[in-house]
Amino acid sequence: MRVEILTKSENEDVQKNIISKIRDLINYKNLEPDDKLPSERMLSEKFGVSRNNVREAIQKLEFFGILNSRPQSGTFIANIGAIAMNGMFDDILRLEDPDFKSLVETRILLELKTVKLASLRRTEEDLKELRGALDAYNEKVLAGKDAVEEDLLFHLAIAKASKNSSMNTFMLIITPEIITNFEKYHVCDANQSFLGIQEHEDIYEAIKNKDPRSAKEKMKIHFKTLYQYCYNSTDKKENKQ
Amino acid sequence: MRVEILTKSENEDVQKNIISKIRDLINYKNLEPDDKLPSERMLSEKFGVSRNNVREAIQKLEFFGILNSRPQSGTFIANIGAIAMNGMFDDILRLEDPDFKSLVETRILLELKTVKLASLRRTEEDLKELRGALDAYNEKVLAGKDAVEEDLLFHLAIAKASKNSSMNTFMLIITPEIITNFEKYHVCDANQSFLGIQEHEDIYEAIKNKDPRSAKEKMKIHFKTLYQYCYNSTDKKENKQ
DNA sequence: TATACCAATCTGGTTAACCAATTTAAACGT
DNA sequence: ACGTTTAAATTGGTTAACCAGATTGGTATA
Repeated sequence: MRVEILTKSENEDVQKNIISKIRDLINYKNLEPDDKLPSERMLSEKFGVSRNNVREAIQKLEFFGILNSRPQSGTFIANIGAIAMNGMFDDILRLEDPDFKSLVETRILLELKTVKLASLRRTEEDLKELRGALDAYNEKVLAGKDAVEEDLLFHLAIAKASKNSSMNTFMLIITPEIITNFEKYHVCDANQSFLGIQEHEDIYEAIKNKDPRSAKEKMKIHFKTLYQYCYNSTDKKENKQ
Repeated sequence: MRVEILTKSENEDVQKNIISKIRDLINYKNLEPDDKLPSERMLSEKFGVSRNNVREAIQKLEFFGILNSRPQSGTFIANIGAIAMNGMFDDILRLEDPDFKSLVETRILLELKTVKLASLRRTEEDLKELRGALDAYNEKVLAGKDAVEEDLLFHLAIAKASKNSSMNTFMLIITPEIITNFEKYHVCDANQSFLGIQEHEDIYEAIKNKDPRSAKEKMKIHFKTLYQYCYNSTDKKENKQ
């Protein structure tokens, strides 16, 4: 069979194509929740693509909760109605990779919440880990070295202490992407590192004291630079809260 | 070769095992950012697992931004330092499926933000879509039918109008999971549907009028039931904001 | 007629063979 | 001895064959 090497974006197009075809098939055949989808082989033949492509598309839809496949049995439509399903399909197909501003905006939102939750739910064990991350950060900064990574780990430790695995996951998803852009827009700039030590200590103290109000406030101060970058020109109103 | 059918959780264990082995390998060999990982074949042989397993593990690490593979070339360590990388590895390995409370908590957080952003950034086109979703919801409710799906689509339309693709994605991820548990904990219960119409209209009006403060307030009212479920016993303090 | 059983078929999952682009190093010419 | 060319080996990606559990339809038995 003729084989072509596809670029990443071409491959994504193929996958989106398959996803929309699956949606059309479901609608055309009036398949309802818990109904079985045609087998992967049938679909690959019907759509004229490889079975692997079909599998990847199904896995993506499974990730978003629209389908779920059972071994040796089949792929089934999740227990959400046709209308919601079509809406989800449209959204998934339209979804684009997030821009940096979206990531930062989301990170700030998440962190202002996780720090509050952490201050309410942290265990003694969490406190120890936070202290450890903080010490590592301070040591690096005082030695004059770059401490971007240690900074990151402190923030992730907060997310962990929030006891909300959903937010924790989302933090993990957006964090690396932010790091790679970090040279451009620092949260804890090398120039600000000494300032960062105190800010981090303030956050730690608030979590230790189980003071959510202070925790959020200190985090807000810590994010000041980023915050301003994010809400500089267009959306001025939302600065006050 | 001997073949065993693994359950989903067993398969996850295998994958986590591989991921931790990859981490150990990177540390043992002192691989640095942009260094090349051993080939998939080597890894599968070294770890005593199939190449597919290795591929899936790599794909997961790619999803979290730790690795990235280039066709016909190799898999490379992303441009984050060793310390951050190890922290990420630990977090990924420790990550567990979110409980329902986490999901709801996250949804509320996201929606209180997206509705504010939507009120600031919505276009006329967004407004039309919101109106359409709202009409569909109202029609269903007035006909005495269940309108859970239409409700959902209205909320997703708000996320779309927020122009933050990152939050939009996260909403899509957590929404289906919430729906499947919907029978237990309704946001827009059938009993409350008539009330829901007015609440939705209020939210729509706030978005239309570009009033973020009101938008968030109306959404908060709309989430009242869920809100109370989420912050009932343990974390009382954070109700006031 | 209803039920228990069995074999043929179908299913997603898994493995192994294959592909072409890339990288590497050896061979060649200057 | 150095720069260029070329061929062999390596790579992630892709395809096809295979596996065992699940399903299904028919048959035989109570």
